[in-house]
Amino acid sequence: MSRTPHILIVEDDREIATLVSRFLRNNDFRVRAVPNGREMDVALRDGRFDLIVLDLMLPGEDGLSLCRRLRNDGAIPIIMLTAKAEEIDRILGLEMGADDYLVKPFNPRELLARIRAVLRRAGGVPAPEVGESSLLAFAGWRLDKAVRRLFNPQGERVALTGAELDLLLAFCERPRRVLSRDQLLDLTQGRAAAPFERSIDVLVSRLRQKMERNPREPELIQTIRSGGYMFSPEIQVAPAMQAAPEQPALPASGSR
Amino acid sequence: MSRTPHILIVEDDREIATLVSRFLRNNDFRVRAVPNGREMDVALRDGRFDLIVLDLMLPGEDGLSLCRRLRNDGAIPIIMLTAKAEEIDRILGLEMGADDYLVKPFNPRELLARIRAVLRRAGGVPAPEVGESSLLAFAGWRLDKAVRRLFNPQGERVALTGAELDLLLAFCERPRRVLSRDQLLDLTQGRAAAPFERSIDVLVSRLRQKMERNPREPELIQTIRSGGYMFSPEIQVAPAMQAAPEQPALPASGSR
DNA sequence: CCGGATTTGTTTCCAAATGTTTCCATCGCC
DNA sequence: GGCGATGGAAACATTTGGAAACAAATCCGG
Repeated sequence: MSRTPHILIVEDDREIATLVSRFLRNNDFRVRAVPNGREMDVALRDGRFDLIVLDLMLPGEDGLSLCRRLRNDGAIPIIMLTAKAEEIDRILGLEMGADDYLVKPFNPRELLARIRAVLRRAGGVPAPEVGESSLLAFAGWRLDKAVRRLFNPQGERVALTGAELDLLLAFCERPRRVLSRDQLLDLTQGRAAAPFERSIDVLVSRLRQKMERNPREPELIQTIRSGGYMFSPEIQVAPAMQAAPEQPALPASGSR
Repeated sequence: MSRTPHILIVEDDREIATLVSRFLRNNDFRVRAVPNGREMDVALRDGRFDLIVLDLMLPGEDGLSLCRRLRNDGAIPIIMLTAKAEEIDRILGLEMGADDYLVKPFNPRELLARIRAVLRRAGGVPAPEVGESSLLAFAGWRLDKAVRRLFNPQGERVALTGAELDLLLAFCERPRRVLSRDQLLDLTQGRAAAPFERSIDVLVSRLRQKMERNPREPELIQTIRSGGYMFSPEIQVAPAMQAAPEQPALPASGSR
């Protein structure tokens, strides 16, 4: 995928943070740097990241704790930075689950190399995470992430194109929040919006055509004027998909 | 993996070799050190090792070549040692498949830490650590890696050509992830894709013809537009192959 | 080592999917 | 009501992947 990997750096030392950020940017990564765990949470809510570089020593919640938390809810790769070589043992002993680590002071090239290695190992894009339970439900609809299929409240299959489904997934991962076109584009395609880009609008429109009872009066995807869009229903994570009684996909109601 | 891990060191510098060996032994590993690739092959024939520490620069066959060979016949974890930092890029660029690497001169503690990390990663993860059991199962299908045979949910043999089977195996080892054509080509043939290469597409198509209920609406192999493909089903590693009632291979349903 | 069968890769064509542009209705504000 | 900004919709252009046909490579039995 053409998408540039997005790195999140959690590091309170301003100097290191800027240095590393700049270096990584020069090497074709998109970078966001935050100084502590709380900011990290905010950043994670807003965007999708491919890898986190995490300082061990942080003000507030410390790196180890953050690492453990991250591990719990997702498989996002982590590289730890530690100040002293002796701490390595501690880290490993605790099995906190980072994918790699680096001892300060380190050579940026080394970090770059390890980031590339971890990303490669992770198998490329952590794309629309197909977590454990691949089945989501909202407002009567069901969405199977593994097979990328959508079923309406009547249980009929509704055919979505790939981009439509990606967008719906992005919405599902951040429901009931206003998402700017820019965020949505980042979430679905990992790129920033060009000045007059309208593709998200078009996609929302097509989704509405297929999903809304009355596309003029959307119930699922709300337009937030000059803000973006918001996905209103509440999302449930369903346990597992029983072999669905094979039903022919609706021909996506006379679109085009 | 309750037994003490067994490490094989391939390193021609006698001094380093003994130093490292002693250090690792002091830290609860069993260690065997050999000076070159030939000896390595002998050692591998004799014993079972959990991890190989491989020097890049070796007399005779060099580390990269050895690494590639090792990767071909097994999943044994490898840590590379390189003399210069600049070589890292080369290593990574070549995608030779080491699990980690270390730049000389290194601190033995560092090596120890990385060995532990790699072992943990390799052993702990419920990953498709398909080492022993050669029988995989997914969505009702069964795939015997040892004899390279595939059986459909009805228990009938489905004949796959070699390339098709390789591709299926690659998918099975990385299920539910978006794999680019390039990655797939690398995984199946160890080569990079040429600019307009379409061979993976064709292969996917042929696999679908043989495996999907309705190739137009794939349930197993999803197309991720401008991203690659994703293998949807969950993989189980089956215990052992009961002597399957030998059945003639289906003639792969009138294809071609 | 030969000739045919099979497998694998390449090319081409085509339909579907996606993005872009443009026009227009609507909204909010004055 | 008028006006600029904003988003919806339709038309259009471009990109992408599936399928078929073809060509090259490999296998296999003699």
